Amino acid sequence: MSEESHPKAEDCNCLAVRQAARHVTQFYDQFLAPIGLRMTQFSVLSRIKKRGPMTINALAAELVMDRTTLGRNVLPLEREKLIAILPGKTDRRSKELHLTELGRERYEAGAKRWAAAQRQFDVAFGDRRASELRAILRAVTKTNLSGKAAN
Amino acid sequence: MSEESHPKAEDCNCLAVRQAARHVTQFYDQFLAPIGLRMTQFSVLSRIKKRGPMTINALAAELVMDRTTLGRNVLPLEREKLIAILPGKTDRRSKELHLTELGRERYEAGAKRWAAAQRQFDVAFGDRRASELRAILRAVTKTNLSGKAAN
DNA sequence: CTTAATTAAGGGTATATGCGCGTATATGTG
DNA sequence: CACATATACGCGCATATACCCTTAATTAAG
Repeated sequence: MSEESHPKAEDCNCLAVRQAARHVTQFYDQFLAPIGLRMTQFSVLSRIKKRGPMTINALAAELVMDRTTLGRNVLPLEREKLIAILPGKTDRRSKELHLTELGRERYEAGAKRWAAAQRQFDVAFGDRRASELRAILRAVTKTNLSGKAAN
Repeated sequence: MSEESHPKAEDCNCLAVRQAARHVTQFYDQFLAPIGLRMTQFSVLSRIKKRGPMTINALAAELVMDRTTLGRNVLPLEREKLIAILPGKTDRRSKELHLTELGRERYEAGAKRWAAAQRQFDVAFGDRRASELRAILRAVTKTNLSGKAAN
């Protein structure tokens, strides 16, 4: 018997989640493409819509995204006037991301498309399994992998 | 009662899998960083190592990656002499990706790091749940979401 | 109040991602 | 064989991702 079973490449957690992410993102992006939004962009608009104006740092944390990544992802949205980036009221270092009226409209249009994609996914994958999927993915995202204590 | 429950943004399958992918990728990439490999690159080397020389198209399909994406991802690996890109023997349009000796060595080094990351993930998330996670993610990746018949 | 430590964000660099369009080669058909 | 079709791949474009280092502003220490 082997004293220790070598971990196998085909069991890579990271590869599995990345492949799934690519597969699912392409699907959702097809639905959003006609209105000129990507999934990432829709996520940003959706979050701001729901939670109100937020700073880069705060939004990045909620989206589980690097701060600098969000800073760049936000630029196309600002260019298209979907969001406004205003200086923070109390802290002049920070920037508040505001949803513009145009952004709200675009979000609403996107929400319809998103809902269609979501329905189709749930049908294809099964409602129950889709629900399981989201639960286990949320658990993954919440897991402190580094082992260090989270302050 | 509402005649139909609106799908909720926080239940987005796509966002969930993307966030998890970012979270997990950062973790694995930290392990691979010291030897100068990213997860994507390690996946490419690993696949070629396991399956032997492959064309861009074939490898892209296996990695659930767009053909053009892989075409670009392969360039840094070629630049560092980890893989060799040779013209296809029978079909001159295709290119065969070969693992070089240097690439094999780098892969072996990466495999050690990857195994450490994988172990730590499995411990933090739980072996059983990690196994479930991979199973459901594989199911997602395999699911034909478009509804069209797959030729 | 002055200085040190902390925090918010930008810029540089590099890779990752995929669509649309174009080119070269291969294959099927008459 | 000539021609239409299919396939393998590259390039341009735009966004996505995250590292490092830096700057500006806030907050804590003295």
